[in-house]
Amino acid sequence: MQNQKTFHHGNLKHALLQAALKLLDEHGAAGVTIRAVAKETGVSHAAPVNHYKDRRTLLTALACELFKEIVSTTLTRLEDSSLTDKERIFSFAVALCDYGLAHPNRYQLIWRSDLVDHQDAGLLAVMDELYDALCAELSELPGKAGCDTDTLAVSLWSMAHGYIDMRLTGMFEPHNDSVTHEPRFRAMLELYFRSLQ
Amino acid sequence: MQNQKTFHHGNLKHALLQAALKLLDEHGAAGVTIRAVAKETGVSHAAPVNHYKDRRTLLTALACELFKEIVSTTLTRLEDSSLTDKERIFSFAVALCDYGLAHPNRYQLIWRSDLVDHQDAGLLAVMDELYDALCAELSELPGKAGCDTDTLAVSLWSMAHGYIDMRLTGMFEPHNDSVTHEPRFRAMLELYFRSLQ
DNA sequence: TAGCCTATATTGACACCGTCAATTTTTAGA
DNA sequence: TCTAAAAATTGACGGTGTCAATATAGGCTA
Repeated sequence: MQNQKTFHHGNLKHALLQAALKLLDEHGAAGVTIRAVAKETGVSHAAPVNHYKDRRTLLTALACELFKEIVSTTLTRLEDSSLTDKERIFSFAVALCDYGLAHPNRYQLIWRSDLVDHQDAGLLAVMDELYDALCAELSELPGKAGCDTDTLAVSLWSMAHGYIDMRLTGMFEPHNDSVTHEPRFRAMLELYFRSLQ
Repeated sequence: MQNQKTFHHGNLKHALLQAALKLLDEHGAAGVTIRAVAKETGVSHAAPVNHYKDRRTLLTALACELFKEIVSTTLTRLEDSSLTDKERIFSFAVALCDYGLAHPNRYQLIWRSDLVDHQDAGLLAVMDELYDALCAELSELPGKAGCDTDTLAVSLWSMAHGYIDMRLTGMFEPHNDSVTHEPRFRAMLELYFRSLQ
């Protein structure tokens, strides 16, 4: 059991992630520079290299933590046993949408393949966890429109991700903060579910 | 009528865009720097400022040209009068998917809101042109599942964009080059169309 | 307790980057 | 031909990631 304040700084590795998250929220992915993270943490500009060998590694670790948040809140919603089959399926898309609109910078970082290593084992494991959970829900549905489960899962996730991503660019509709009530997204989900009957 | 080789360089503005496109294809958006574009064009590092006031303006102009390509190829496909209603709708999604998988760097640049100004009038006009064409096709369908046209259009576009975007990260499936035949994407489109009946 | 070894942190350097100011060169038009 | 504007160059500034060299602190063994 190692103390909180061993070594020079303590556990700098975790402190760096915290600082990176703060900078991400405040200034977007472009603001999460090695040097800014180091300054925010109160350490010299080359200190982070001991814990994350380069910026890509740091941002990958951060993206992994962020996706864990998404998985966690999604699975928590599914613990409600009073949900209908339809609502259980919708939970995946709605949780993703809520998170994306509430934390645009976090959501966008996750999908920045130039900044994040999407072959990272840790990140793949977390993503698979959510994907597998979605497939498990879908496979229990009575009618599946003659589609395999993967097609249904990828369809739903694609629609949700595409909507969030394009909405964050401000392309389709002006970005407002009424995240809780999203009539268009609901209509899209209803349309999706309709095809399964 | 102004000559091709007026002024110092000729029409540097167009040459810069060409160089930017080459660098984009070869090295991704991160490789399209003002200085690299200038060097590729054979001018000094500060020459581009006379035609594009900063990097964002240059990349926005480039993104606009790229989206024009997408609109052009999509509308060309629609000129085939032998297409069924379903195939006409699919053309929008398939053209987008083909383009995205054939030119990952180009497609990804278009949606990089940190690099491209999505409020740019020129870019908005081109995007609206494609969106309006899609809505025109959708509004002629007999059954619309009780949805307004916008919901149908945003659903289809979201699904297509989300699929392309996530596929380019290599998240769902290994990225291969068999762009022409995409069975999963076809199945997703069939699922979408099924919900309209 | 003394000393060594490794993990950790600092400093400084390098080549890039975007952008600006000052300057020079070219061109258009009176 | 002359002048003013447009275009291009040069040089500088603060910022970036990353590396090498150096300094320091901690755990561990003797």
